[in-house]
Amino acid sequence: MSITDLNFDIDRNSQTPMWLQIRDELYNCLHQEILRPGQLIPNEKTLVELFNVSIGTVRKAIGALENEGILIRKQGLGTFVFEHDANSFQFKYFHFVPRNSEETVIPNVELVSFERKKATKSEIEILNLPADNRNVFHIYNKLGFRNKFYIVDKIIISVAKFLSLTEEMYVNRNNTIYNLYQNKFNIFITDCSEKIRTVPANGETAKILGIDIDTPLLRIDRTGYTYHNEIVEIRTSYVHTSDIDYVRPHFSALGE
Amino acid sequence: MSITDLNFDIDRNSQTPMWLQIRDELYNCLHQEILRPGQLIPNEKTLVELFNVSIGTVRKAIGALENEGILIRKQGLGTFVFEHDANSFQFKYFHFVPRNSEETVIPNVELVSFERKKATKSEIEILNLPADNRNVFHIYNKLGFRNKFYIVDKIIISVAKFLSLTEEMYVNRNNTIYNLYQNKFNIFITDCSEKIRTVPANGETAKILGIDIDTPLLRIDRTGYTYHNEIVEIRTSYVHTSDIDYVRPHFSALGE
DNA sequence: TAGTGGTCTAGACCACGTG
DNA sequence: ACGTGGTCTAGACCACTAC
Repeated sequence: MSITDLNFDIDRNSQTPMWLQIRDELYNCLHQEILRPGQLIPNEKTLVELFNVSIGTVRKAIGALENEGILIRKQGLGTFVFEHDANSFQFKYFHFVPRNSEETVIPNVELVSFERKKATKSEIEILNLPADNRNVFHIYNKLGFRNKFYIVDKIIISVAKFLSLTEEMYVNRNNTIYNLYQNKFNIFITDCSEKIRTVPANGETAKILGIDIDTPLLRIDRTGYTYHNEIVEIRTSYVHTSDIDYVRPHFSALGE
Repeated sequence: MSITDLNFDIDRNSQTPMWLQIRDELYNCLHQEILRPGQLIPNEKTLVELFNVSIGTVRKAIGALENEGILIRKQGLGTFVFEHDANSFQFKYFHFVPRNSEETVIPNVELVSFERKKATKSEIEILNLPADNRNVFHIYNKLGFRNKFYIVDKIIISVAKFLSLTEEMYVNRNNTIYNLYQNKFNIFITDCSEKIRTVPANGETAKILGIDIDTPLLRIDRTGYTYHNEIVEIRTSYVHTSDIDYVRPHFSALGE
């Protein structure tokens, strides 16, 4: 199935601007994996014919998706579907730097445990688990720099959505976790939100990080969303901020 | 001095796109307060004549500044220079919500102390204080909801830049602090960055918040920037996250 | 050299807010 | 009714990338 085989019917008299209708059509093509991660999408001239509008309108639609971080335009090459990789992880989703430094550092990640569990009530609700499969994966990782670990990460995802996931597959991925979601399970994390507070380290976390029980940690609750704001990942990070800071880079624009 | 009295010379053969040149010219007019907070800027047709380009080019320049949060377009009304107020404070710069809630709450702010001090070496460096005035204001506030205080805020600003600032003026402002900066001192906070870690409460903070010494707190170091990335404010918040969370709303696009 | 997206034009018409 | 920004057109030409 190629996008160029489809027939699109843009309503020229709708309340919704044509560029937004086109943006939504493209968004749905991405959602339905008619356009896949890393893929080159049709050039602007082709889209003009496909949607039967002028090039400025197509460009405005693509520009909107580019601003959302879903498409990437490369002059001289074409427009591509965004693909999660180590680079994007570092700049978009990994927010720690060594204290008194501005550079983000690439962390080492090590699996602690990989389990399949019965979901709690809260997990069922947040992940909107289907009645016929109320199991979740719990994946614990530790992350750090230079042979020292500072972060324990607990990832919760639905078994229904990641049915064929195994510990081996998880360990042997040679890319980021979000890239695994995207390439093996057609699940694309489009954006996240986070909440932060302090908590004392519990016994398990303390042991993993080599610190005392009750050492104050940052607790970061991250919610990962895919298309149409569907929640697909709950992640809780426990962070020992002895030598590192959580960073929120320059912000200003309203919705960020 | 009105912007319409100026002569702009957009270079049609420059490497820099014309829309970006116009964006920069407008940015400088804002920086030099030729265009002031809350002010209506000339309409698009006037700007077309002023810069001698077509309307699409003007619109692209304005769109860039709108994305930066500096201009606000209102259909049917015109385009305005952004002005800090309680609303923008809440949505752009205040990042706390009661636990298990999605709504941001308007906090009450209360002055704890207002002092004029000799700057430390670090303050001189970060705020780039001039040799002839190496003093700073230290302003402590406490913030909370519903008669309980959770946050102690320490603001450090240069006396050189806020020369006429007094405690009375500070207390009697009937708007946000950033609005005061903007309206009385022509200093417009364009954006911020933040770093977060955990720290134990010191005696003073513990007393203000009514908690035990060494209670784990979030420490948030915020740097406030004005035009051309000039640092004008150093703010440190100590947050007792017993009932509230620090929130980072949806993010995805690269620079956010 | 061919193909891509990026810039720019010179309009027309629409939607919104105010008087 | 008027003035504002928002949408849309149908081009031309430029800058970048790959072969």
